[in-house]
Amino acid sequence: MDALTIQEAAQITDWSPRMLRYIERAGLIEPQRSEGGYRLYGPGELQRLRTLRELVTRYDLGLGEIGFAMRLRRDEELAGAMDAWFQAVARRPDDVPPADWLRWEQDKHSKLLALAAAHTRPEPTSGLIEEIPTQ
Amino acid sequence: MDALTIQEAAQITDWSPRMLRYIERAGLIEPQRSEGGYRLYGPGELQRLRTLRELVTRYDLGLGEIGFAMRLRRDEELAGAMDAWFQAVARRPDDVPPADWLRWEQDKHSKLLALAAAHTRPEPTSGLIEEIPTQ
DNA sequence: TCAACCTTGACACATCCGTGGTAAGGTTGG
DNA sequence: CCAACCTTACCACGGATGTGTCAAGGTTGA
Repeated sequence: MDALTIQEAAQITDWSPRMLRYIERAGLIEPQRSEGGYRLYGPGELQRLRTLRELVTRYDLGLGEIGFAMRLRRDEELAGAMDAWFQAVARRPDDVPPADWLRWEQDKHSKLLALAAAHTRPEPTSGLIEEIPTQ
Repeated sequence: MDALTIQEAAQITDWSPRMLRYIERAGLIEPQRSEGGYRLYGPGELQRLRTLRELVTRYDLGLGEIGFAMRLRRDEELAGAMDAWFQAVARRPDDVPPADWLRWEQDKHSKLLALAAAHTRPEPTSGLIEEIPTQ
């Protein structure tokens, strides 16, 4: 065996065995298993565990947020949706005349919907974009 | 006034006034204010509120996660750190001979530390990378 | 002026998240 | 074979999230 058991891995990475299992359930680091089902941590896992601690403490992140970042990498559709959202949220260009704001926003929204719909069901931009009562 | 009050905005975006205030506190959508302090939602905000609902429901995200994505955009250092983490976590290339795994991982880790340290304090890759007891 | 609406702040509550235990039972290796 | 370690499955618990409601007081606009 060229790998450590959970307790040994925990000691040298400064996590608790409990947390190592939790981290695994969170999908962040999934070690190999022995025949009998024991978790086996190799050098790679150990390094990732240390790096994980760095991330969590230095940037005050939760495991959920790191998992979300991983999801953003793997799920292009999600990444595209976040892209659209971010552009819509980013500074509304002051050089766009007020009368055009709505169209601008709607374009962004349409892009998002199209992107998302393309990968789920062919829901063709339904009644989500109605008139906005300016009262 | 070419903008809606919180109650009107809530109705047409299908959020509750309570949640609109919550979303604002979360830093996701911050509407203008009237002289007297009333929140004023313009077309842009309304569109973003609808898009936000799309994101949250379609991808089952929390406001925190969306806020984290925004943070990832603005904070290059954080983005770099996540980059490094992700590469380290990504499938360990099987063509890298076992004996080199550790070095490979350490390189990634060093990059992360360098990147991060460069922007915080000049902590020169301290004793974080020690020998790994292979017991 | 005054009804209708807004603001902040606080209490409430169900549900996660991050952690630590403990129990019952299987695995390892000297 | 057997002590030492591991596994899964629970209970617990403080803190954060998401959401509602209520109170006390200010703003708006016809």
